[in-house]
Amino acid sequence: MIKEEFLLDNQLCFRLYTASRLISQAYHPLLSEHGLTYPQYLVLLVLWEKDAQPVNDIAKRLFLETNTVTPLLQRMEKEGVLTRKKGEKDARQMIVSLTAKGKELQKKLADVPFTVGKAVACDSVNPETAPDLFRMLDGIIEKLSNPQ
Amino acid sequence: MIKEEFLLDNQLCFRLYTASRLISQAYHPLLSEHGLTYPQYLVLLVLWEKDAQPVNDIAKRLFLETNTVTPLLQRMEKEGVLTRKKGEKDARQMIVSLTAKGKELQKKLADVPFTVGKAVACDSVNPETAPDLFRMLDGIIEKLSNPQ
DNA sequence: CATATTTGTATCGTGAACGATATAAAATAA
DNA sequence: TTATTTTATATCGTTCACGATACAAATATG
Repeated sequence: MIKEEFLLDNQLCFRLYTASRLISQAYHPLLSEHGLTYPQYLVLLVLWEKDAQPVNDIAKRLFLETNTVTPLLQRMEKEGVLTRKKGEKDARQMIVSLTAKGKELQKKLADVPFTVGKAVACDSVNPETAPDLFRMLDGIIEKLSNPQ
Repeated sequence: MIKEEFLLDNQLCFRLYTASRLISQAYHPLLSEHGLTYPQYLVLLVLWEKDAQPVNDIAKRLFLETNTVTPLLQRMEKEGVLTRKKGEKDARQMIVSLTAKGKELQKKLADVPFTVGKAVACDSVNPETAPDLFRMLDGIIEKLSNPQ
């Protein structure tokens, strides 16, 4: 008999992995309409909060490595959503800034959070239980992203 | 001022996406030691529960498309973990079966669930709260994977 | 001041994800 | 039976993730 802890239905990670993929899929039609992917949308969220950041800060905010973020930013630069310029104080840094097009996207995507929120809401996940879910996911992220 | 629903810290999806990636990273050293990736490990979980399944059943169980699973299975076949044979009843199907090596991996990976479980456990995620987390993630997965 | 180390970013290679499309076998219809 | 449709899988192209590595600019050390 298979051990209980090997049952797919007992795997936390599989649930996270699947839920994450399915929500990304829910974003897909809303974002691709504007030429964006989900990770690119995350970059926009970061830059809308604070424009003109070095690659490293964006990567850290998203818990990603720069070797993931750099090609992503290069594609977004080619699309005219942002610009990359060498830092003046520190020439090693690449400062990433929104273009007018990148700023306008915020208005065009205004209803995305609401639309996805509706698609996800269910009996077990609603405004009342969401804070618990957030707290648990934050606990996992903090535990795994910090050196123990 | 940026709208509240655009704040990265208010995004459920970003949390799921990050938590999923970080847990996969926690699996990485344990699995790569045996030449496996995390999605390949998921395939093994499926086959350990029930050997000799068609590609489609494996894909459905993992909520993936066959165009994702097929190359993954081909790599695993090349590694000698499983075999793929045309179905006898239905020649369209490819029946995927574990090799001796694939079956042995179950013993070699026996401590993986425990090790990862320890790495993830924290104040907000523990044996007491885990069922709630499971229920909420299952709710999201069911809502998004079913036609509404 | 010269050298060594660290830091910030980029390049390369591999393995997913996934939309679009192709192909062959099976099932159904005409 | 022939034609049409459906089903199961595979191929192709693009975009992530991410380990390994490279390289230049900045900083620290001698």
